[in-house]
Amino acid sequence: MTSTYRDVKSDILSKITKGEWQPGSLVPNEVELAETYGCARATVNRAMRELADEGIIERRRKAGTRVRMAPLRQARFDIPIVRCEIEEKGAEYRYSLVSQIVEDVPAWLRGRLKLQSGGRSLHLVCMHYADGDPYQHEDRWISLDALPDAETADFTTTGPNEWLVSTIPFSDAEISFSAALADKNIADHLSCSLGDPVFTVERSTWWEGQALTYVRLTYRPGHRLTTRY
Amino acid sequence: MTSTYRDVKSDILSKITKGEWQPGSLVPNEVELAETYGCARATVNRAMRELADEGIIERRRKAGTRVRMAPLRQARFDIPIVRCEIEEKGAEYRYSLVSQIVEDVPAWLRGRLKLQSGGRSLHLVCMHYADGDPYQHEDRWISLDALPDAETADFTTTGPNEWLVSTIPFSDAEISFSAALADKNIADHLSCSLGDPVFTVERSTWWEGQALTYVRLTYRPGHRLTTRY
DNA sequence: CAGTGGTCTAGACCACTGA
DNA sequence: CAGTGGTCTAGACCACTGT
Repeated sequence: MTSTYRDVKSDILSKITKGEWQPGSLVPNEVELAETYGCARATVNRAMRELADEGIIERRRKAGTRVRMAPLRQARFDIPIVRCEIEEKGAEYRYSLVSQIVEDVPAWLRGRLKLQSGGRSLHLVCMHYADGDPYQHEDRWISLDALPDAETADFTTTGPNEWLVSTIPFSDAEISFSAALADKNIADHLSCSLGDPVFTVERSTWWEGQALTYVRLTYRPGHRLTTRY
Repeated sequence: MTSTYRDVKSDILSKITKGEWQPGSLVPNEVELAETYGCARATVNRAMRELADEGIIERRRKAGTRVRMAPLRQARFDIPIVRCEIEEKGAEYRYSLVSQIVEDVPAWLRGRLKLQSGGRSLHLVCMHYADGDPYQHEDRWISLDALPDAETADFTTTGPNEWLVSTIPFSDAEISFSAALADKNIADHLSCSLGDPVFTVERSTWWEGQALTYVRLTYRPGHRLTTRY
């Protein structure tokens, strides 16, 4: 008789997936559902709130709750640290620093980071290997205005990602996925052919409105990013 | 004095981002926090639960709550319906059916859909245009064993995606992103060059354990999938 | 075993917003 | 204005798990 919020949630979900409650239709209000399931309104509320968060239903005060017309599909991806990503596959991780120079923030990057004026930046190129095979190429800029300590940090044995995570654990980021062609430089590093299609991830990071870092990660050909929802 | 769960959540979050509570450190328990903020334990609980869902903190009974060592970064992407995606950019959407044939499920697809035996399937190829320009190429298989109605449905004016969404609004799916090269066929349809890098999305869909459909979406060169977190 | 989070309750008041 | 969801409370019991 007494239902948990999980019971309520899964029962409602099944009513929807089985077509009993059609998209667009009005769902009973919380008080009615609480009576139906023999539980408190707060319990129903939690079930419904989670369904709303997941994009299954739409709720509006006074108007009530409806099953979404076009079910909003959303997928969640974990953004792993390369080392963990490789080690979880049971492979041995190896890191190498390719180059490290200080240079002014190039114009294209100012746009990406929404910077008005340029500034000094640390430009790093690194490689990440799985069982000795090239896995990911990392092309990173770190703003020295925002993170002056980066200039004296040691990136020869540990990647900038891990340094950044420990220095600035939480921040805002914009991430974007796209496909690109391997140029000569990338092909050499990833041991692939010129013109191979490569999956690239770009990430710009800010903290309290200040641009911290931009990175372009290029995976070896054939890489896939997969999730379920 | 009285705090809402949002107040509590953002205050705790700022304590973490500002470094006051270091990664790995133990956070006061719910009763203490409730006294600190002058609110009920349930209010603190909701704030903390949301932070845990977002991967900021880790909670375990008896052991207490800790700031995550390696902040779990996760990104959410909305999986749009092509038509909406294009219309939201302010462009005019146009759809066209390229081909439609019934054929046995090929072997490679059986693997993708975790099917033991083959079966009949409807194989559709479609194009989606934005302001008259090729935007996305859709290569879709629909299981006729699971969805016999698909055989008689009309896909000349409306894409299979919209038909599927209205027929089977909720389902389980696996989605994966990768980079590929445009072959002759794709290049012709997308008006791009042979060998251009293209962003591809593959999605397999099941309902109650039964394979429904597989689709491979190929975007015109230069497409990016972006989100913030 | 004891401490911590997980959940439920019954009731209350409030904030929106459709009619 | 009135109906609906949004949130808070004080208290309770339970479930897990480290010691």
